[in-house]
Amino acid sequence: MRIGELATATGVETETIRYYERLGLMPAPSRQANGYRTYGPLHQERLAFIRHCRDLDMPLADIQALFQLLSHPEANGHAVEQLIDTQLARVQERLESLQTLATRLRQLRNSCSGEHPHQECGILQELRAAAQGADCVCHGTVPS
Amino acid sequence: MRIGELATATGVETETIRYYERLGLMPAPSRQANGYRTYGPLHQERLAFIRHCRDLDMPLADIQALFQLLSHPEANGHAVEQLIDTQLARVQERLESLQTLATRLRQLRNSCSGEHPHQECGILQELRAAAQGADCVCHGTVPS
DNA sequence: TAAAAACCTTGTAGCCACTTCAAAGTAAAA
DNA sequence: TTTTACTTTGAAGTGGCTACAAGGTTTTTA
Repeated sequence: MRIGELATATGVETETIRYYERLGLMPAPSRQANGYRTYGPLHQERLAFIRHCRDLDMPLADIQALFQLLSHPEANGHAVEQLIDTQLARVQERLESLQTLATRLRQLRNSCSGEHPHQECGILQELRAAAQGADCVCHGTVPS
Repeated sequence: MRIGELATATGVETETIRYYERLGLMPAPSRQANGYRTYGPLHQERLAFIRHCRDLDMPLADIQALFQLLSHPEANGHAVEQLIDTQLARVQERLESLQTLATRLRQLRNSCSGEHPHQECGILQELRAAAQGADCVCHGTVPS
């Protein structure tokens, strides 16, 4: 299996595969006489594992850590749980801030409708007002 | 007003302010005899405006575009509305994928509880199974 | 069979929005 | 006076890729 085949098999671009190899996330594969990389099913599994973690938005460093844990089977699973918990916390934090953001943007959007010279554009008025420290439809008073 | 004062006044780090200046987002300020940057209230307002946009997760390029629009008051506001709409679409897309992600992570977390050597760790079993192409608690069958 | 397309190799630079560092000069506080 | 805090510039680092350049190899097509 050459790198391009692995790429189409997993949906990961060849550059990304080589990038993972450079980082040490993927083991260096054996080479053909012409220097081409050769991969087997184990490589494919490993790459799928990495991608699965990335789908969960796990940083590559955390995936590295996961591989470390995998290579020390005697340790108990708390470290793995913690990794997931940290990840979940990150996602939830981001989720909340994005929800606030979406609300703000919708309010902002509503303050500007129809055609008009943009001196009168509600959006710009809001942004200007907010820049001067005033409360605005999309931010409001920040509770200290 | 020196750069540090502007920084504390706006909550933007000095490096970031200089970075914005390099990008042309902030106009080059006047200088004291010793070369120190000097800012006035207009700079502060502009910086607050930029930060307000960044709070809305707007890319710096879009903020640049917004300034362009501001400097052509004869144009109508549709461009501004479109900018906001694009931004809102981005945020909502990200929001949906993060919500799916949070669910997946919670399910994954639940599949691993209590102390155990991590060969038996549900999380790792899931990830390994998923890497082999199986459905898993956190992803399930992908509908084509 | 020859030419063209598609693949592979390496290394390097670019993306975004910063952040950090280095090395030096200036100003304010103890 | 010494120390601390501030300022200057420029360069490099962050993460997770992505793109490109300049070559070599293999496969397909005419």
